[in-house]
Amino acid sequence: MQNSASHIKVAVDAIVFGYAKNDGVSVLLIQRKYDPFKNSWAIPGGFVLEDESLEEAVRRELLEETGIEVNYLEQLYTFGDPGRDPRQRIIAISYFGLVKTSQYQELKASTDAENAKWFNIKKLPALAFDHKKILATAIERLRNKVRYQPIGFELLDKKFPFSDLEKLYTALLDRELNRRNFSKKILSFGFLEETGELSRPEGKGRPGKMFRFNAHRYKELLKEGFHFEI
Amino acid sequence: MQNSASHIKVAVDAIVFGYAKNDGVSVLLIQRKYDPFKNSWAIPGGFVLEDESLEEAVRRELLEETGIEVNYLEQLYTFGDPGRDPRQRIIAISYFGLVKTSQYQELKASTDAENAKWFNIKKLPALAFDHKKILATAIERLRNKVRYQPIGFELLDKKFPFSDLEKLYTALLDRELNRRNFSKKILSFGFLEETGELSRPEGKGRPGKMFRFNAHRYKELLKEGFHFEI
DNA sequence: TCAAAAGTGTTTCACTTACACCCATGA
DNA sequence: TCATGGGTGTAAGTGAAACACTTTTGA
Repeated sequence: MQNSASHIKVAVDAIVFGYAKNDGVSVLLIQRKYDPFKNSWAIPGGFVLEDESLEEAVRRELLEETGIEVNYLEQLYTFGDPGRDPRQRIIAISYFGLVKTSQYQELKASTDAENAKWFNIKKLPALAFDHKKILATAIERLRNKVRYQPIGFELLDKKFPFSDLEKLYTALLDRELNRRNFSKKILSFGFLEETGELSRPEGKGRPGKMFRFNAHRYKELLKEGFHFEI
Repeated sequence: MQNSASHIKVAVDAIVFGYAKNDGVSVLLIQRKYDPFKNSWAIPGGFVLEDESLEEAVRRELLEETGIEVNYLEQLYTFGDPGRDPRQRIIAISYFGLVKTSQYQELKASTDAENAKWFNIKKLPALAFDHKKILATAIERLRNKVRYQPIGFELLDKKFPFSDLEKLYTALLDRELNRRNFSKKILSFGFLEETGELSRPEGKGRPGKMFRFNAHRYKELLKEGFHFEI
């Protein structure tokens, strides 16, 4: 390890997913104000400051650029090929975040976020830099991870009717699920609890029981060697 | 994204695993020649040059410091907390590599590698910086990944007796496997082919058939929706 | 001929899948 | 009372796990 000077710069990016029953799975993008790629849509992010951790940098940039505070955040991948930014060498450490439905709704109201917008992951605009590739990596991670870790709950409100969970998984996995088998499986795990409330039906139909994810119980199950898989 | 000057530096690290029937699973470490942590053992790595990709940087550093060329390489995780290096802020993009048994044997002969050594992952020395944490992350990744991707073959020679594979998995998963069920399962996948040769028995015992991993066949199976899992 | 390792089939059990009818509510 | 979505049990099929004896070789 020699101590050479370097002009490589370090940035973080955040691919944040949200979910709404009617909009499906969406990702949070911002519209660039300056060149290069002026007016293009891009993944929110920015340079890391000297004395903050990578995760702090992500949360700070997200708040500044979109007004959003994520509920779940994990590192995704580091993109660092020369030439990914036409101006200079930039290493982008990308993170993967999830927000709850209620936060998702609030974006429209936020003043910081005039140039931030949710895009359904099936209807994406052209993206700046190599952000298309980064986003594809994030979507792949989301689709894989949701199958063996209960991160789906991070996209729903604290209390939700079972049908929301089913719709979310149908959207994420992009295939129909058998309602009976799906609920049998999820409920057999034992980390969902009924709140005792019923959902107010929107329009017609029988109201469903409301559920809550018990993270504490889930951790206990993990210790006992339990393995979650859809 | 503002264009602020930064003194954060960018390095890559490589956690390289090797396997030998009698030594078990080992990791490649180097002994530091200078302070800080002079004489401590550390994960090989170094700074990224302006015009090379991250992966090129990893391969270059590995070759310079240990003389090893890896057979399999994937990005692991990026460590970037302030304070992980006492001198300055360094972002370390760590990679995860595997070498074949034959390469593993050659380390002793390499002249570049006077201060490089294999350590059994159950008998690790104290490590410099936050390398203990990095190595723990790598071992966890290895243990998880070997269960759902056929990376085990990257640690064996091109041709190997079935018992080598079984011993490798026993070492990696750290539990006894049922020989009949294990071979039934692996062979049923259809990506192993017999070479027609027999292993020369070392000492006593019946010689075993030699096998080869057919990567092409494996890719075909993936396209057909096949899912590998131990 | 003995010790050591390789090779092989069948039964049992658990889990996954498929499938259809009744219930509660708003309009 | 009808349309809509919620809630539930059982049988069949499939894949995993358990299990012991025979074969080939070197000493």
